[in-house]
Amino acid sequence: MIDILKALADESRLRILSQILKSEMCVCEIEQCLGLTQSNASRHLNVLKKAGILDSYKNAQWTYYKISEDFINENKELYDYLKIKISTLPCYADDCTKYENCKLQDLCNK
Amino acid sequence: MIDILKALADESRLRILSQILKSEMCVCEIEQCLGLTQSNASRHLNVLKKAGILDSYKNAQWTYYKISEDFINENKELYDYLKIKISTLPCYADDCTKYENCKLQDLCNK
DNA sequence: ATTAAATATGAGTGAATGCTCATATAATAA
DNA sequence: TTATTATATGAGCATTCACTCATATTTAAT
Repeated sequence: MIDILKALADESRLRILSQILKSEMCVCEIEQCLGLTQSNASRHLNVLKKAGILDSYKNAQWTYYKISEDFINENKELYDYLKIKISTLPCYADDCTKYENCKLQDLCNK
Repeated sequence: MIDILKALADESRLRILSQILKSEMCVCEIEQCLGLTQSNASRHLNVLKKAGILDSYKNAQWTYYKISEDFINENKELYDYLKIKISTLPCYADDCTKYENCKLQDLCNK
């Protein structure tokens, strides 16, 4: 519980979650979308993964991160809270716009 | 949202909440119950109050802290999550025992 | 094989944070 | 008034943490 809350108590990580809640994303999409450096994005994603909030899998050279199903099942109320409140983040609208551009550019040629 | 999560992302503050969820408490009860120093208890309570999670009122020389009704109403899912999960804290059982002793001693001669 | 792209990670830095000791403030009691 | 109790807060210290730069690792493409 404490690990989960510590992982969530950071603006960059909440911004990451706000976009990943919509669909899985790879590191380069997170970088582009949120304007984070590569290493910074990677580290934040790792914190969320270690806390059990995200899962990841590799496909070719890309690592895709997505919400952990176990996290959702074991923390339903918290997950609901995040879904409801995460759009109140100050930069949510901007991040969503950049997310759309990202998806249009098809960065990871999926 | 971020302020709330930052305030919750600390073991001492979660322990404080775990007891205050049962009933309002004054600072000296929190000290005794959780084995915190006076200044440390006071500071943690202030963090929770500033985040809007706790309310306080003074009565004589005592300051009583309790869960904010506004917090409950505006963060229902998170509040539910806390109520459900907070008993999983490692020291929850011990803290509850000390809480009972505290209430028996009637520290603040209410 | 060589090069390039995506990701992870070691090392270093500065800022934030939790803690303690000492002191200030506020209310009560003698 | 003076002393006592409860609480809040300034200052200082040690630790944690977010960030960056550089580099390692992995996979794919030429």
